[in-house]
Parts: sequence; C-alpha cells; structure tokens
Amino acid sequence: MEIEITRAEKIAETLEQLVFSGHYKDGDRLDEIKLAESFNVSRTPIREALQRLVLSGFAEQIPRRGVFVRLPGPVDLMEMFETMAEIESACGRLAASRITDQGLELLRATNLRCQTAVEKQDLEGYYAENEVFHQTIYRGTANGFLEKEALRLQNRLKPYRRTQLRFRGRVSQSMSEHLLIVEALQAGDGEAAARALRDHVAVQGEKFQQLMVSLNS
Amino acid sequence: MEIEITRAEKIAETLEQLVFSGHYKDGDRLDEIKLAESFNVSRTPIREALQRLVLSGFAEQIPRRGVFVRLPGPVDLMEMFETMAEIESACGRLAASRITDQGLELLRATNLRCQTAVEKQDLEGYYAENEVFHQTIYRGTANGFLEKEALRLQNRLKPYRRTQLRFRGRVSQSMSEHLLIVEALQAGDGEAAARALRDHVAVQGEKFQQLMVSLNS
DNA sequence: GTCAAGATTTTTGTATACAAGAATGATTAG
DNA sequence: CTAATCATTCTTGTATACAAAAATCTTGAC
Repeated sequence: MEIEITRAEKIAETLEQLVFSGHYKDGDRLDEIKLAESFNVSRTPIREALQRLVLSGFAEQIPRRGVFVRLPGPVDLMEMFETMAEIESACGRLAASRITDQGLELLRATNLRCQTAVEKQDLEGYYAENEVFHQTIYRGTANGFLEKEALRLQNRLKPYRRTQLRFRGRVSQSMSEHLLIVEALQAGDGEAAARALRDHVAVQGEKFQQLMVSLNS
Repeated sequence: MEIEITRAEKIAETLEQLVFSGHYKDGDRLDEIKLAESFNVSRTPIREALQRLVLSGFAEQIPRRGVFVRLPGPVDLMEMFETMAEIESACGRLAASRITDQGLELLRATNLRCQTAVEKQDLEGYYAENEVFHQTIYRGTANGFLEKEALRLQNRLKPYRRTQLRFRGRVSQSMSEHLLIVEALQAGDGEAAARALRDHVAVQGEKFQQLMVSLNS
C-alpha cells in the first residue's frame, strides 16, 4: 500500500471514490470552491486533485469553464471491457510461458479461496480474491509495464465488474472459467490461455444484457 | 489538432518534448523555480505541467522532494514494445472484421505514400506516413477507447521507433510487413492480422540488437 | 413581452505569500 | 581530523490575492 502524504493526493483518491460510487451524475461540474470548503483546504490542492481525475479519465476539463464528471456510457463501457479482454488475453499469452511455479501455486490457492468464498456466500470476499487472481496473471507476464497498464484498467472497471457478478449463475460460471485459465497456464499453452481469458472477460451474449440492466441501477 | 489555451498545457507539451529529445538525463530534478524563470511564468502553471508529466509516466514525483525525470531503461523499453505489440495485435484482430472500405482504402493510399517516401529517401516523410498507417488500424477497431490507448502508447514510443528505423534494411522490411497486414485485414482474417501486427511491432532477433545500440546515442 | 446589449458577478487561471519539511553547511566536541 | 548536531537556506506544499474570461443579471429598445 502506498503512503500518501500530500493533501492533494488524498483528496484525489477520495474524489475518485465519490465519482466511482455514483455520488456525482454525468456532467456534474466539480466546483473548486465548494470542494475546497467541504475538504477544508484551499483551491490549490483541489485543483491538483481535479487534474488527476481528468488525466485518469474520470472527468473532463474544458478550459476556462471547469471540470466536469464524465461517467462512461454504455458504449464506453463496452469498449473498455473489450479492451480489457484483449489486454487480459495478452497477459495470458505471455504469462503462459513465463509464470513461475510460485505464481501458479498462488493462482491455485487464490482460486480455492474464491471457491470457499462462493460457498460462504461471501460476495465481498469473492470480489477481492477474484481481483488477486487476475493480478497474479498480470504479474506472471514478467512485464512490469503491461502489469501496470492492466492494473489501471482493472481499477477503472472495478465498480462495473462488481455489479455484473451479482447475476445468477455468473459466479459459478466465472469459477469454472478460472479453472480453464489455470489449466492453460499450467500447460504453458499461450494461445489457449489467451482465448480463455478473452472469453472470460469479454462481454458477450448473456453478459451484455446483464451489463445493460445493471447500468440503470 | 487540439487547441491549447492555458499556459500550463503549453508548458507541459514543451516539457514533454524536452524530455523526449533527451535534453534531460534520467534522474534530473525538474526545478520548479528554474523552470518558472525560463518560461517566464509563476510556479503554479509549472507545477500543473509537472503533474501532467508525472501522470504520463515521463517523470516521478517524490513528495516533499520534487519531480525527477524517469527515462525508460532497456528493460522498460522492451516491456513497452512488447505491450505495444500486443495492443497493436489486438487492434488488428478487431479491425479485421470492422474496418470500413474507406479505412482499407486509406491504408493502401498511406502505404503508397510510404513507398514513395522510401524511394525519395524521405525518412521524415516515412515516419509520418507510418504513423498514419498504424493510426488507421487503430481507428479501424471501431473502439474509441482502445484507439486512444493505442495512440497514447504510440506517442510514448515515438522517439525510439524513429531511431530504430535508421538501420539498414529495416524500412524495406517494414514496408513488406505492411503489405502483409493490409492483406490480412482485407481478407478479414483477424488471427492473421493479429499475428502480422505483433511480429511487425515486436522487438525480436535483429531488432533487439538494434534497439540496444540505439540507446547509447 | 421579448430580445439584445451592457454591467455585474462568478469562476477559472496565474501570481505571490507563507509554512513546513528537506538539504546543506558550519561549528564544536571527541 | 572526523563526526555529529544544530542552524541556516532552499524547496516544496498550501493559502491567499489578483486578473481575465465566462456566466448571469439588468436594463432598455422594439
């Protein structure tokens, strides 16, 4: 966990959470003065935090006008999930020939914890372990840059993935897909791992409807 | 072309160019005060520009210490090129079934201009057309998010690609690879396009040596 | 009553002032 | 002469002040 020292960073983190959690509507202006008051700081750290939001894609800045929340619409989300599927796929291909035995072991262990979380109906726990599962694959690529890019997108899509997993049958299906992925990685079959991960992450068929439904909540 | 209004944005752009062009060494501290003096502005816009550099990955910020240039080393570059290869590959796969006839036509036209640039020994022109070639493929994915991500990385790797193309035989080899890519896209063969683009961008064999050599210049 | 032009207010972008932590150097004890 | 501690200086982070542009409101003409 990174230690954050400056107020601007803490504020940026908090604002990201607020945007994530739907506290703001799309198009809302992020008023520097009001934010400064509510955070009990001056406009300076607020402005730095807003810049971070803009550069992370959560907001848009119109010069001399202000910063506005930009929540992804259905099309944006589809595009982001498709991109994520391709990136995870690439991670799988590379990890298949590079992941360490420790990595594979961690993958299996994480999968087990996923399974127990499912059995205990611990959705929150499942989210967390599922994240670790994918992050372990990113790490397995032995490509720090790709890993960071994957983490960035994973974080960006996190809230939407959560809502998706709430649908009936999704969790158990997801679990069996995980097994396929581990098998492919264990066998060192890059193409199979790439395919399995792409299918796992991609939003197609049933999942498309579910994503669209979850957008109206 | 985007219009930039605020000074901070112009300064950020200029600083990026300076870091790109090797004006700073790795680890150099970007002194706010000196930069402010040299740009004839106050520290405020400088700080905003520095933040942009940090979030783009060109520099690193250590709280209460300052901002330091972070140029990619050999390992970072290999990782970035590998990631780029995978992303371009993904673009190829998606574009194969989505690129419009206009897109294909643009691709062929751009390739022709590449060819004439080669014949005229116009390396600068070749760089530009080559960029357009790849950007046309990004556009062909019909995925705006992926397109933007690809453009980001392309921009980040631009200076290194340039040095690479200066090696004997690279340009003509690159040209024939372009033809392969266009063929695959035209045939709608996603897998072939993916493979062709990955091989085209990937740094392997001869190209690895060339990249390493070009780093010491 | 409506629309437009000008004045006023608000808000962003920039400059400057100030506070706190880090780096540097000096001074003194060993 | 070396090392450690303290003081000084410098730099960053934050607050405040100011300027310019945009938004809003008012007033007047039609």
